[in-house]
Amino acid sequence: MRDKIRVHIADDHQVVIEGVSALINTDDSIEVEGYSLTGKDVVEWFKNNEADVLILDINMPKLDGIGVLKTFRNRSFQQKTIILSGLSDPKIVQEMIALGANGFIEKGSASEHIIQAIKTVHRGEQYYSDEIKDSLFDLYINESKTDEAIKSSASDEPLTEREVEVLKLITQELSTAEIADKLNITVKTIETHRRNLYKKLKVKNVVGLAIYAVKNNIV
Amino acid sequence: MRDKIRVHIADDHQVVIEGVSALINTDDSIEVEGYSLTGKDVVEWFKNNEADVLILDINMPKLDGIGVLKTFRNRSFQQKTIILSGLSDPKIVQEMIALGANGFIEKGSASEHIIQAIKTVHRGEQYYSDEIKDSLFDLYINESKTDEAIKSSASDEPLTEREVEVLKLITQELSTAEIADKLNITVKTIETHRRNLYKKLKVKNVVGLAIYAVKNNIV
DNA sequence: GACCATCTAAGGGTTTTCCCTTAGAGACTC
DNA sequence: GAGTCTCTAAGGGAAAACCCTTAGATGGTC
Repeated sequence: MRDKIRVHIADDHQVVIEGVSALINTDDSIEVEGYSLTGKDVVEWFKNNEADVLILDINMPKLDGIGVLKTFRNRSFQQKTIILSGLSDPKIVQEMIALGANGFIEKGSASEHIIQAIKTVHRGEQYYSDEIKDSLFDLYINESKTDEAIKSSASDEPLTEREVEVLKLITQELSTAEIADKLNITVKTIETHRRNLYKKLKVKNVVGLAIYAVKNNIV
Repeated sequence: MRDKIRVHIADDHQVVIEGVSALINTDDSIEVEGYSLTGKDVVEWFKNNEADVLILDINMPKLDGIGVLKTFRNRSFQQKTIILSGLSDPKIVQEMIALGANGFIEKGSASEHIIQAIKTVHRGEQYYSDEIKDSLFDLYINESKTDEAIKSSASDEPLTEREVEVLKLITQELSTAEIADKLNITVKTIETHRRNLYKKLKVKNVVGLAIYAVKNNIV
C-alpha cells in the first residue's frame, strides 16, 4: 500500500487548482501530483507520469473533459477520475458516467466532500453527491415517462403472442426465411405477421420495428 | 378543496392494511376510504368508488400491482398511486414508474414517511424515498456502463460524419432512394455507406443498424 | 350457433436491400 | 510526393422485403 493518494488536477482556472490543492493539503493521506490547464496537457502529462486520481474540469480549452475521457478510455489507464463541474447538468453527468467517470462533485462542494470523493474513488467505489443523484433521478423519471408515452401512443392495439415472437426474432437480425424455418411455418405466414406488425405499430418498415422493440425492451 | 385526502389501501395482508390504516389515522387530513385484498378487488372497487390516493402492494394474488397499474392506465383514472413494497428491486421500481406510479415507499418506512408520501403525491408531485433513489441510481450507473461496453466492443472503428448522417436518416425509416434524394447524392453512394456501416458495426442488416442507433442515442 | 380474434397460408407482383468489385477526387499526414 | 481516409459513384446480379388480396382452421365469447 502506497502511503499517499496521488492526485492530478485539471482545470483552466488557476484559482480553482490552487483552491483544490489547498483543500487537499489539509489531509495527510493525499498529495497533489501535478496539474494541467488544458485538456491536451492532461493527456500529455499522463503519457509520462502517473497519478491515482484525476480531478477533471468539464469546460477546458483545447480538449474538454469529455474529450479527455474519450482519449483515456480503451487505453488502459489505471487512474480514477472525478469530474469537477460548475453546474450539474444531468445530461452531461450521464455522458460522463458512460465514459467511465468514477465520481462527480460540484465546484461549490465543501472541502470534506472533495476529500471524501477522492478517498472513495481510490477505494474503487463511486462517489456522487446527493445533488447529482437528484438531478439524474429527475432525468431518469422523465425519460421513463416519455418512453411510456411513446409506448401507449404507438400501440393502442396490443400485439399477439406470435407477433411478439416474430418481432423478437426480427430483432435478432434474422431474415423472414430464417424465422419461418425456426418456427416451422411458411415464409408467407411470417410475411403476414410482419405486415400486421407494421400496421399495429404504425411503422413503415423493419427499421421502425427494430426501434420500437429496443425502446420497449423487447430485445 | 375537499377537506380530507381519501386513501384506498391494497395489500393481501390484513395486518399491513390495519397497520397503514392506523398510521394514516394519526393525521387528520387523511382518511382511509376502503381497502382491497387482491388486485382484482382493487380494479372492481374503483369501478364504483373514488379515492385520491391508492396505496398499492406489488405482490398480491389474482392480479399483482403491475397488473393493476396496467389495467388503470389509458382508462383516465384520476387517483395517484403509491407503490408499497417489501424490497425495492430497482427493476420493478423502474417498471412502476414507467407505468405511471407517483410514489414508492418501503414497508419498513416510518409513519411520517407514509403520510408525507400521501400528501406529496396528492399535491401532484412525486415521492421516492432515498433508498429507492439510491438503488435506482445504482441500476442507472450499471446500465450506462453496459451501454458503454456495447458501444466500445461493437465499434472500435469510429463512424464518419457522413455515415452517422445516413444512419440517422435510416432510423427515420427512410429508404435508400429517399435518403439519396435528401442528401442530393446517388442511390449507389448511399448503398456504399450502408455497407460500410454494416461492416463497422458488425451487423447483418438494417435491423442491426436500427438497434445500434437506439442503444447509442443516435435516434 | 354466430361472432370474433388469431394463426396459418398462398398467389403474384413490385420495390428495396444486399453483395462484390472497382475507382476517381479531395483532404490530410508523414 | 506517397500513402491514407473519406466521400463519391457505378455495374450487375441475387436475395429479401414489401404490398394486396383472399381464406381455412381453431378456440373462445355472447
